[in-house]
This record gives sequence, C-alpha cells and structure tokens, in this order.
Amino acid sequence: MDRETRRKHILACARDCFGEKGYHATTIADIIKRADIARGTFYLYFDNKRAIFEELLDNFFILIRQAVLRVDMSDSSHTPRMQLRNNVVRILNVLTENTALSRILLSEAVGLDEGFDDKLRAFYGQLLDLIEGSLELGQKMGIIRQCEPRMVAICILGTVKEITYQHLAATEAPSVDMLADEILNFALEGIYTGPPDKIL
Amino acid sequence: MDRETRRKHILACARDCFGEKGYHATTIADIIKRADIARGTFYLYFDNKRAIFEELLDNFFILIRQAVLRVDMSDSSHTPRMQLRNNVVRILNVLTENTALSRILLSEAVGLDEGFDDKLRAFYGQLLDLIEGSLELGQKMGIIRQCEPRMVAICILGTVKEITYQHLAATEAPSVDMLADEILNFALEGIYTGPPDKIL
Amino acid sequence: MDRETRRKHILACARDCFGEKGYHATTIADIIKRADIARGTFYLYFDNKRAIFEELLDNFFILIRQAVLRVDMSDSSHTPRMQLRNNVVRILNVLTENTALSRILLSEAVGLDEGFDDKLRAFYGQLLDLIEGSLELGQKMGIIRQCEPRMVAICILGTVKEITYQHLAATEAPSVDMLADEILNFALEGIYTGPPDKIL
Amino acid sequence: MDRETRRKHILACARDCFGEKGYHATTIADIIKRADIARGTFYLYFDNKRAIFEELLDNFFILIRQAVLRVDMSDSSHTPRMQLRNNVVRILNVLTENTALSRILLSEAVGLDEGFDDKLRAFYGQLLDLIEGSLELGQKMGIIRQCEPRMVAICILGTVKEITYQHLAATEAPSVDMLADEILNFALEGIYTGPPDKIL
DNA sequence: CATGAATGAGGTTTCATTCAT
DNA sequence: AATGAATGAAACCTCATTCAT
Repeated sequence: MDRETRRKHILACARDCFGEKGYHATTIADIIKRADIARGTFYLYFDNKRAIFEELLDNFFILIRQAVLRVDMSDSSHTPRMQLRNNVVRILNVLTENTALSRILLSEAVGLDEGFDDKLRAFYGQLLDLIEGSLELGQKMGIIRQCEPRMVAICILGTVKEITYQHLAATEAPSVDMLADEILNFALEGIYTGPPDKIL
Repeated sequence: MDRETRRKHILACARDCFGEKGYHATTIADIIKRADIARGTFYLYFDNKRAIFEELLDNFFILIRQAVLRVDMSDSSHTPRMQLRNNVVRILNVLTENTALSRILLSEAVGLDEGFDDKLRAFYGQLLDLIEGSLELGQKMGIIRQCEPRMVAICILGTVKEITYQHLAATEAPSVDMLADEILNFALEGIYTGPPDKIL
Repeated sequence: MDRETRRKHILACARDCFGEKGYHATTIADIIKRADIARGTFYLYFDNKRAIFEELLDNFFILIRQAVLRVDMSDSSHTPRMQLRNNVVRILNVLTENTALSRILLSEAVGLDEGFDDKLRAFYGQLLDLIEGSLELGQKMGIIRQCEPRMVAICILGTVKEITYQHLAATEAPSVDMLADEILNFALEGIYTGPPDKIL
Repeated sequence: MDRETRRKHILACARDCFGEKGYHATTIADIIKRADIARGTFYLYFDNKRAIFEELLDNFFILIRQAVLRVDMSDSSHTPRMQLRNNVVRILNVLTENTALSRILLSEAVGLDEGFDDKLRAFYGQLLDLIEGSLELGQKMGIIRQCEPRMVAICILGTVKEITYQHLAATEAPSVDMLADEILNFALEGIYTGPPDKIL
C-alpha cells in the first residue's frame, strides 16, 4: 500500500470512528485498531488526534462549499427556484453521503482544544455570508421581501442544519428530494396561508 | 447551609463551569473549587459528573417547555400571531437568561456516555411533537398551508436553535423582540415576495 | 501517615531511585513502586518527575552550603588550617552521607530539560565565588601565594569533586579524615618537595 | 562515497549531535538528518545508538592517552617541569579541540544503559594509574613529597577535569597556556605561601 | 454530614529498532 | 548497499471516583 493510499485509509477509518463515537470518545486505539496499523504508524502520518480531525473537517468544508453555486438569473434553462433547489439537493447529498462527518459537524465539534471552535464558527460564518449576499441581491431584484438579511440567513442555515440532523438520526428517512422541496417551500413561502389579516 | 440550599449551590456552580468550558473540559475539580466544597461532598449530592449534568438539563427542559403555550384561537384579546410571537419571545428569554445551559444544549451534549443523546433527542422530539400538533391544527383551520407537518416542525425548530446559537456567540446581539419578529416573519411568510411565478 | 510524612517518604524513595539508576533511567513507575503508592498519588505531591528532582537537589544544595563556614582569623582556639580542614570534613560528610544525591550531582544532571543545567552551574558558581573570595582574602593577608584566584578556585572545586566521586565509586573507601588531610595537603602545599630549581 | 568515508561521516555527525544536545536528548533522527542518510543506513554501520557513542568515546580515550607522555628524567633538553607542562598543554589541547566529546565525557555519560559507567570508570582508572605511577617514581627520586599517591592522583585528575569543564562552559576563556601554568603551579606548589607555622 | 488523600485505568505521544523493497 | 515505512514497548500525566477519618 503506497503512502497516499495508506494516508487515505487512516483518514477514512478515523472518520468512521469519529462518526460512531464522537471526537472525544474516540481514542487513538480505536483508530489504529480499525485501520489495522501500529500506534507509531498513526503518528507517522498525522501529528496528533486533533490534526487528523481538522484535516477531515477541512476536506468536508470544501465539499460543502463546492455544493453551493451562485444563482444565475440569466440562465434561461433553469429557473432561479430550480437552481436554489439544486443547491439544497447538492448540500443534502454531500451531508447524507458523509454521515460520519455530518454528525460531528452538526452536533459536536465544540469544546475541543482551543481555537477549534473558531474554525467551526468561521466555516458557518462563510456560509452565512454566502446566503446573506444572495438575499441582498434578491432584495435589489425585488424578489426577496424586506428583512434583515443576516437574521434570515441564520434562519435558513438553521433550517438546513436541523433537517439534516434529524434526517441522520432517523431510521427511515424521507428522500433527499422531498426534504429539498419542504425546505424550499418553507423558506420561500413560510407556513401561513390565507389572507394576511386572518391571524393578525 | 441546609441540604437543599447547598445542593442548589452546587448545581449553579456546575452550570457555570459547564457554560464556560463545556461538559468535557469541565472537571470535578473545577466544580468543587467554584462551589468551595470538598471532593467527597460533591459525591454526597450527586452520583457522578453525568448525573449533575443531566439534572441541569432536565430542569432546563422544563423551563423551556413551560415557555411554550398552546395557541388559543378563542382568545379575543390576543391574536394567534401575537400568541405565537409571545411563545417565541418567552423561549428566547429563557434561552438568553440561561446562556450557560443554552450553549451546551445547542452545541455540545453529544457523544457523552451512552444513552445521553437519547435524552436530548427525546427532548427535541417532544418540542417537535408540540410544534407538529399545532401545525396540524392550523391546517385543519385553514391557516397553515399544505405541507408535511413534521418536516416543517423541524424547520421551525432549526430556525429557533440557530438564531439562539448565533445570538449567544455574538458580542453585540439584537434585542429579543427584533429576533422574535424576524423569526416569525420568516416562518410565517418565508422570504419570497412578488408573484409566485416570478422565480419559478 | 500524615501529609508531610508521606511527602518525605516519596522524596526519600525518589532519591534512592535516582541514586541507583540515575535521573533518566528512573521512571515514575520505579518511584511509586518503591514508595508503594499509586500513580496518581505521586502527582498529588509533585508536579512531575523533574519537580521532585529539583526539590531534592535544592535541599542538597542548602546542606552543602551550610557545611562551608568562613575562616575566622581571630578565632584563637582553632587555627585557620584547622578551620579549613573542618570545612572539608563537613563537606565530605554531607556528600558521603547522601551518596544517592552526590552521585547525581557529580556525574549526571546534564542534558535535562532546559534550564536545568543553569541551576547546576549557578550552584557551582556560588561555591566558586565562596572559594575565590577566601583566596583573595588570603592573598591580602599574605598567606596565599600570587595566583589567579578564579582558576585556583576551580582547581580546588575539582579536587573535592573528584575525590568524592572516586570515593563513592570505591568499594573500600578511606576514612573522611584521611581524605580531608590529603586534600588539604595537596591544595595547600602541592606535590613538589625539595629545592624549587630541582625540576625546573 | 566509499564505506569507510561514510562511516567517518556518520561518526562526525553523531559526535556533533551528542555535543550539542547530550547523549539522551540526541535521537537517531537527529543524527541521520545531519548525516543526510536513511534510517536503515545508520544501522548498517552501527549496531545501535549506544554503539556509536562507545566508539566515539573509545577513539577519544586513545587521543587523550596519547597526549600523556612519561616524564624522561634523562632528557637534558627538557626539564621535568617542562615535560609535565607539555603533557598538560597537550591534554588541554585535545580536550578543547574536541569540545563535543569533552562536554559529554565530563558531564554526562552516566546512567546510560548498564555497563557503560564501567567503561568510563575504566578509562579514568587508567589515567589514574598513569598519574599514580609517575607520582611513585617521583617519590623514589625525592622530588615528590610524602603522600598517598592514589589520592593525589585523584586530586590532579579532578583539577584538570574541572578546569576543562569550566573552560568549555565559559564564553571568553583564557588561553591553554595560562590554564596549564595555573594547573601546574597549583598541583606542584599548592596555594599556601609563607612559613609553615603561620596558619597552623 | 463533610472531608480530601488515595486510587489506577486509560489517554496521548515518543523513538530505538526492524525489515521488505 | 541503501532506503524509509512500520513497529510497539514504554514513558508521562489526568481525572472521575472511592473511602477512611
């Protein structure tokens, strides 16, 4: 097994361990047992437990960000809504195809060695910036209602995160397509129907 | 100091420790130092580290659930929207008044000793049930649009969680009132404005 | 066993371990086995391996310095030579009564965690200052020949160190009294006898 | 690079590493990095870490012993004192030209894997035998005063060792010539001047 | 009730040495 | 002869929990 292959192998094993037991509960012993390597071999490839975790998350961050494409209003073959929906679908796919990392990203990864939460916060910050920018653009174009873009960006992020979180926890989960439709409808139109004054 | 008072005192100290450093990073030494008690004394009041954490969360769960009141359609002095808004405000107040516990509830508390996630999931499950029931009722009354109630309940929960999470992390945070309005607007009407076909 | 007693006990056991195997070869396991305590107990009394070693040496330094008294020329009941001899005897006694520490002081204690050699050098520096000062005083009084006091101080220190080192290594060692006489004769009169020009 | 050249190269690199960091702190990684060879190559030339250290010291021992020449009383062109002085100068030169090894020889090299101290002790034993023999010869010739030759040999050895040790540690050190004079004066005539009874 | 010294399992990391290529 | 990836024993240190006083 060549160097790069083995490195990948260890990364994959670590990822699965983290996914099953969480970062804290996972020990180096767990990882090397699963990877079937010696203790020292692990440290040949990674500085320490946190380093391998960081690398996993970094790679994952990239995957997620690549899933989000700017909406192109001039694209005549895909309506903006369709493009939005495709974004949601792509994100959900990345997340559901990487259950181990998603689980950690969504629920743990806090309280780790100093400076780690910063990285997580920075990642979410970038996502929020992306959403916020899109909302502001939409407002200029008159298709997004008056609102505090940052706040609404947070709402949207929360929606996607929670849907994914519950999805990962569920035994029999709905299809990604259905999830995407529900998220899109919720975020675009909200839950209220009927005349605006009816529940005022 | 009588037994009950001391118990409360230890609970409060533990809560603050957990809030500052997280569950894992908090040691029994931290707690007893803050509470100014002996090591053994701690174990006189609580079985172990997890037990005190569970108790803290249990109490917190109760507070949060108490903040959520069923919408009373027959109440003529408060419109349903106002009642909803009051619910959101009460929840946000409970959360922001208990930053330490909120922080943990929203970001950590996973990967702990087995069976702990179950408790957390159960709590969120109850919240979801509550929201879901309300949505179904709203649908029967024709004020909630056609949708998968469970999915939408998840979206709403995610929205509130993320708003709170970002709120706690922020240095200069908006008022609870403003947050409530943004959440309500987002959840009720979504972000899209203009004719339905414009972005189709 | 009360706290102070136990602390002393651990110190003594560590001292013996260091004496037998040297600082590096001695492990915490060695110390706690000899002291018949648990691993954690060790760390209850000392921060780490280096800390206990430093404390041992610090105490030893004090003992040695206390053995060296300034020569009092006005003391009519003890000649200066007698006072010098008593100093040598006292030092040799301290060293031979603490073989374990002497062994380390004379032969190891180098290459330890950073900043440690400095401590050792400082100690020897103080001893050299003491000797140097005495030599300069003796020169003013006309009883010490013309020489570079620092150099000669180093010679004297080396003499005492080596005598002790060999003494500790020897199976059947001469008495401290005899050692003191030899050292004193050597340092005061050297080895040459006869007319100065005979070997020129 | 042929076998013997490479072997020499590795020895020199190891010597410098040991000199800089000491035996214990030096790792095989340090040595092979400096020598720019692979890990396995090291073990092709030397059995283990201790083996290369032993070889370095063995070579050094030889150098030092070669510096010491028997005093030839019949040599009319060099007085005995001059021959002694030359011995001291040659030894000091060997030591100061090999700071790395000297440093180790004088201050570390203890507590190493079993059986190592024996080698060191044997080396010093040989030096002592050499000095002792010379002293006994001098006594027969009536130029060395009555004394315990072994003891005095130890004193002389200690003097040279300490002078060298302090010399290596010093930033601005005196010349070898001056050191030699001080050592010789000290060893031959001691420090006392004036009538024998003055300090009795 | 309260204390706090004692415990020891279990964690991370290092590094001299081996061995297949 | 040379390589360097792999090994795994062994070191240090932490901390939740117990228990004798």
